[in-house]
Amino acid sequence: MEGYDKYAYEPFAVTVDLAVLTLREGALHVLLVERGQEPYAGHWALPGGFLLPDESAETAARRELAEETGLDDVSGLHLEQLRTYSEPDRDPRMRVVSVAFTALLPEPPEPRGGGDAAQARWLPYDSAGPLAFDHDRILADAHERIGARLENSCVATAFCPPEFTLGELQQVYETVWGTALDRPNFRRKVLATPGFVEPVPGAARLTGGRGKPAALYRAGAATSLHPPLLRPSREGRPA
Amino acid sequence: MEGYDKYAYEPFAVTVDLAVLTLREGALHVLLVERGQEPYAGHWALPGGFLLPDESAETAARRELAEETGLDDVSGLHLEQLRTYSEPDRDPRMRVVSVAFTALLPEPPEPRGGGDAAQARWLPYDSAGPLAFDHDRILADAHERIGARLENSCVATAFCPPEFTLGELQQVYETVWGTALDRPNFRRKVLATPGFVEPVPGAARLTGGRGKPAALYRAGAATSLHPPLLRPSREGRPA
DNA sequence: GCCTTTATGGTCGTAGCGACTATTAGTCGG
DNA sequence: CCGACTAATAGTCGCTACGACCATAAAGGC
Repeated sequence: MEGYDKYAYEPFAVTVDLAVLTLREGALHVLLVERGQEPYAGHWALPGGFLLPDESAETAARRELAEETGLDDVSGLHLEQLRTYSEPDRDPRMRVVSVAFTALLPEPPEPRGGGDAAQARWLPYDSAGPLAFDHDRILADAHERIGARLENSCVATAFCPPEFTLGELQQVYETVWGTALDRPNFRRKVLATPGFVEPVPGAARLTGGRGKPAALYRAGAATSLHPPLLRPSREGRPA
Repeated sequence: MEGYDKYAYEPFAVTVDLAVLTLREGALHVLLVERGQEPYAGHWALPGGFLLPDESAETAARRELAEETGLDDVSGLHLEQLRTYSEPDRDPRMRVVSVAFTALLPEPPEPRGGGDAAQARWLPYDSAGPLAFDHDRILADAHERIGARLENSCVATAFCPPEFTLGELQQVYETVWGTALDRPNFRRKVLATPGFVEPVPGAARLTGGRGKPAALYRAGAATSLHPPLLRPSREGRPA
């Protein structure tokens, strides 16, 4: 913040990039847009756009999220700043500094190709890529961040509809982490955490039901998960 | 990254801000510079500066760190991106987007007032502030981040000299967290974590010694701490 | 010598979790 | 209606890790 007078400084273009994740049919999906122009014409990229003059990055990210998903109300959606990418050569045309965000959606709507994107689609996380620019790395960072967040926070409910079963909640963990969890143990842990979920009295999910109907829960007031729900140890996870 | 043609975009000034933390005499200290000009003339602020045209934010942060601390070799120092602050009114003069970093230093040198800062000093964390701009918030976020990092990673050694005692390492935790820890339990936990620290054979710290001399350790190769070393529970920590 | 200080070595009880078994309540296919 | 299958729920057992202690060792101060 110092040095206005002694240092020359160059203005930069500032954008936001969004890693919008959701679960579709038990698989992690990411919202991507197809680029219509060079560079990377025809490639898929993360949605995003420039900051407007009076916007913060968070505001811009929420605006872009609304534009790309076509949702009326994005105010309740989980949006979290990931990190900022500023390598000088990350955009071949010009110097662009991009603030990346992760967003979590339940029950994803079909994206309207609104905004400026030629086309917007949900693609399975595993078959997404290679993406334009450094978006492969941003997406990987987002995945890692969400995986870590599931351990310490209650954001898993952000992937679920307003009322959900513990089986659905467990599927969130299993899908993001890519590991299977023991159902009774998961249940015990979640119910033992005050404020993680609260039961919906007298409601049970019967739809599509093979097997015993599951009780319904709503997201609780808690945001942090203490003690954490650690994923099965892979030796030496990144710090 | 889309919309070069359809949207007008405004260039922004991009800076880095550094929350440089260290331990001096058992208290957490932060490196601050005194502003010589308006706005906030005479106030303390976090060191920082503008990105040069061909620099990434990480490169700029390391350069600023070297300038402000006067250290020859900042290559081994722990530097981590915190988050980006982009509120439109955070700088009254102009639109500035700032990428904040945290840096951890062992055995802090006396800062030379080098670079552009009128004066640079170590100030105790608790008596730092109010700072210029939104630096109070950045500093608080940095503190919270470091506190969380101590739980899951081995960065605590970044506060220590190359060779240190377990007592010194414990002091890092106690100072950053503001809580007392049981010494035998801390010792058991650290030594039970492979790669956290490794003993220096046949060396003991005698200097300044009241009491039994302590064995010396070096930082190990591990970066993550599994299972985590949780701080004494305060109910409802932020996610 | 004795007391203080700090490091180090240990015990004991318990909360939490992984692995596993059992029961319940539904659908499906005859 | 009956049995096979499926998924949810309930409970058990054992181990690990940790919190709260107590004990001993090795230094300095007096």
